[in-house]
Amino acid sequence: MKVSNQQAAANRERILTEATKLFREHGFSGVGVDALTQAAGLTHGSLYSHFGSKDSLMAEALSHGKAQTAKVPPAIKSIDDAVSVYLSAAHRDNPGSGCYMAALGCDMPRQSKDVRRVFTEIVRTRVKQVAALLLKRPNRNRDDEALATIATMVGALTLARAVDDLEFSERILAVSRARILRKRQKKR
Amino acid sequence: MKVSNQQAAANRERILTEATKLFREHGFSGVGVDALTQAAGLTHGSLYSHFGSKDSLMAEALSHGKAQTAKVPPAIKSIDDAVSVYLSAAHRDNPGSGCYMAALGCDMPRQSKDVRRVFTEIVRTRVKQVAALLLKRPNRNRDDEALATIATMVGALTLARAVDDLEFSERILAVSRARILRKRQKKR
DNA sequence: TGTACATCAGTGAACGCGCGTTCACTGATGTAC
DNA sequence: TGTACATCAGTGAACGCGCGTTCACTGATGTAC
Repeated sequence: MKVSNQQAAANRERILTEATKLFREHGFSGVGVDALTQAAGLTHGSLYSHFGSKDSLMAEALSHGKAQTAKVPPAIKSIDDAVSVYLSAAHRDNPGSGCYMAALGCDMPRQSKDVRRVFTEIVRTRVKQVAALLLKRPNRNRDDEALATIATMVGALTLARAVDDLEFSERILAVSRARILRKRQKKR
Repeated sequence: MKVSNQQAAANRERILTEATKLFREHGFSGVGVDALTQAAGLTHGSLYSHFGSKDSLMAEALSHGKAQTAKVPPAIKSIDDAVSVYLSAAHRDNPGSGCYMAALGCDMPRQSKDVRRVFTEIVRTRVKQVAALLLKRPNRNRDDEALATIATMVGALTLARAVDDLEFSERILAVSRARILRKRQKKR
């Protein structure tokens, strides 16, 4: 049966929100269309009314996630804050609400053109956000500095999630936090 | 029909070798048992004679890969060599013969106990290998230094492979190389 | 060394299952008059 | 404002397909005598 335009828009929004969470938790191939629509309280067929295919949903979900995180939270006032939040046990243990690069980066080489395009936009957005926090650096070096910092954070979080030893995982986070923060202190 | 013990051992070896390549290229879920055995010139049934299940093969393949790369190639004499080889276009474009951490790291949280255990061993092995190259540092800091360096390399390679823009990809590799090498030069 | 027989790596048909997708249909919504 | 009708979001059965796995069978190999 038909639902109101408002209801339909809300349903679409709900699918996207649940999809961003489920994809980050289980990977693109780890979530089927049934799970995606059931999480939004619908049946699988409705996915095709809204998105046409699972691949289109993947691209739109990434785009949705990018838009939602376009603004750095006001609580993050410095690069130190960003690193502490990113390389934390809480972030490691909650991929569903965390970084797209760490959660889905390894799968990108095998994704469609559209999905990779949006993912690349996410990386660029993150670089700009981190660069904006590097206030003490000369302007022309900020982006490079931000990019290398992001590489360290993404690699550290990926490995911290991958290993099966909690102590080792904590050490990966700690030494990476230290590397980024110590490096900056030397420059002051 | 039965084959000679020697032939069977060679077949098993071939499955393992092809598996390490295919898994790194397409991910664990991207390669089926048919593809795995066909790459070794056999049919899918033989996988179960040798390994019992696809999951066991995944763990054994990682273990096989770890053993093959237990020794650092003699051409790599310094951390500079290691970084240049790791963060190169050649490595980025040939995941099948490259780093397991960058190729499969994101999928690890969803793998079996056995697979994650072997993966963690691979990470530890790599840390020791990189630490051994950090000759100028005090002994007790080498492992931490190596671990943070590995995080940067894994993150940079993952992102360099993920983005759909070659120029951006090259820049990710370049700034990460620079970060690791410049950092070391300051310490001399 | 030769013979008889047990072993077992490898084959290929078949299994249930979940995947992404299609499609005829439903019926409340939105709209034209 | 009230009526008639077109729209279309959502449903659920069904599709082909590839997945990992099972299993009866084959027949050269390895071994016991």
